[in-house]
Amino acid sequence: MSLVANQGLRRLSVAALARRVGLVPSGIYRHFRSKEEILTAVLDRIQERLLANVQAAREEHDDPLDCLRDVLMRHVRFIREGRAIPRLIFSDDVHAGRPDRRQRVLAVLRRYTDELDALVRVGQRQGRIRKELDVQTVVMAFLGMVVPAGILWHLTEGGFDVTRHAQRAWKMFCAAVAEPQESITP
Amino acid sequence: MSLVANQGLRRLSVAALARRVGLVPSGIYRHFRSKEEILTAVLDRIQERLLANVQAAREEHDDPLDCLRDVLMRHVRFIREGRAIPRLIFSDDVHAGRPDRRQRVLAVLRRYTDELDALVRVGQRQGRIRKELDVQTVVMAFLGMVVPAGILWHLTEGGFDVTRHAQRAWKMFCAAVAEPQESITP
DNA sequence: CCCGCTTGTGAATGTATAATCACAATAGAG
DNA sequence: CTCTATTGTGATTATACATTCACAAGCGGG
Repeated sequence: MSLVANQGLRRLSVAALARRVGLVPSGIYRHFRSKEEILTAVLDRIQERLLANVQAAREEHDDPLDCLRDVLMRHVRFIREGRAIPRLIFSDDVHAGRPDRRQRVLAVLRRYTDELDALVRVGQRQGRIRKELDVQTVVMAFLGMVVPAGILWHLTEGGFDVTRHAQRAWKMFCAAVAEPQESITP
Repeated sequence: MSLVANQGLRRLSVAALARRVGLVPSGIYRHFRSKEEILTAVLDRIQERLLANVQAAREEHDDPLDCLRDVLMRHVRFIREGRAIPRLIFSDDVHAGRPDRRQRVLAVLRRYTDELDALVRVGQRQGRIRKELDVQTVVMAFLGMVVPAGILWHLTEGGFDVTRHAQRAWKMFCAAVAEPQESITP
């Protein structure tokens, strides 16, 4: 039952969540033991989604760069549906006291970057991505295309065109990391 | 008196702030009318600091690229002292309801990017930065070097080496945006 | 030396919200 | 059709926090 209307990703507060699923606040506790549990469930869903993005992109593209680009675009789409991943990632609940929460967030992030990491490595092995680049840095640069854009998108309440930005940023990204190809098909 | 110990940037809550400045919670209200006012004051200080960074970098470097690099490094230093800009930027208080708060955050961000924007333009005019690149995208890429890194730094409680990352990211950034120089000094 | 202003204190109030509980509705198995 | 387990409800409690207020301490100027 963790799938109750994650549509849009709830803002904090049990009452708000309850309203969104057409329930009275106390009803929530029939499905989750505590707010903590809700939070972890949401984090799980975020992780699922991110990994599913990578998976899907992998299935559709052989070329690692194409694949990365697809992941980027999927991530952008994800940002645009779910209102508030950042809200969740930073907000009170997450960092309020206990480190286990932060730990969990970090774990999700790491899980995602590990996938990206793998993609980049493949790209390097296939000569599509410059071998002299530090993999971690490339992955961070990838996040750099999406995170600030997401924040801006959400600060402007959708006014910032994340999609267009992603397209432009991708070109710059390629300029920085793609290995110049000498021959079209050797 | 807005300067009372912004050292490290307070976590949310009047009580916490009071404790940090050696006061009893109610004492805070001798200096600020409300929590709102505290928030705005902090935002003001963040903005000041960011602009001061740009200013200082500008005074020390003629070359726009060197200047940008300096801004990057200063921003990194800023991240490392102040514990929680992100915490502030996203957290509850900011987005809780009223849009004026979000508006204010956005304004601070814009003010900063405007400065960066200007730097990039100068760089383009002087032939140091590729003219065909969209200025906005370059600025966002700049933020991309610092924002996710800051987040990671703060998720790992300082475990992530932001400085080293910034140095590596800068190289990639240059590879993407710097105009290849034909002659050392024409 | 005393008066008034600024700065600090402790107790008290109000509100938002997480969490609990006793009870009602409902549904599916027997 | 009835019984029991699941799911929903309203009232209630507990807690954390912002904010207020009446009062005390210190300090400068007349």
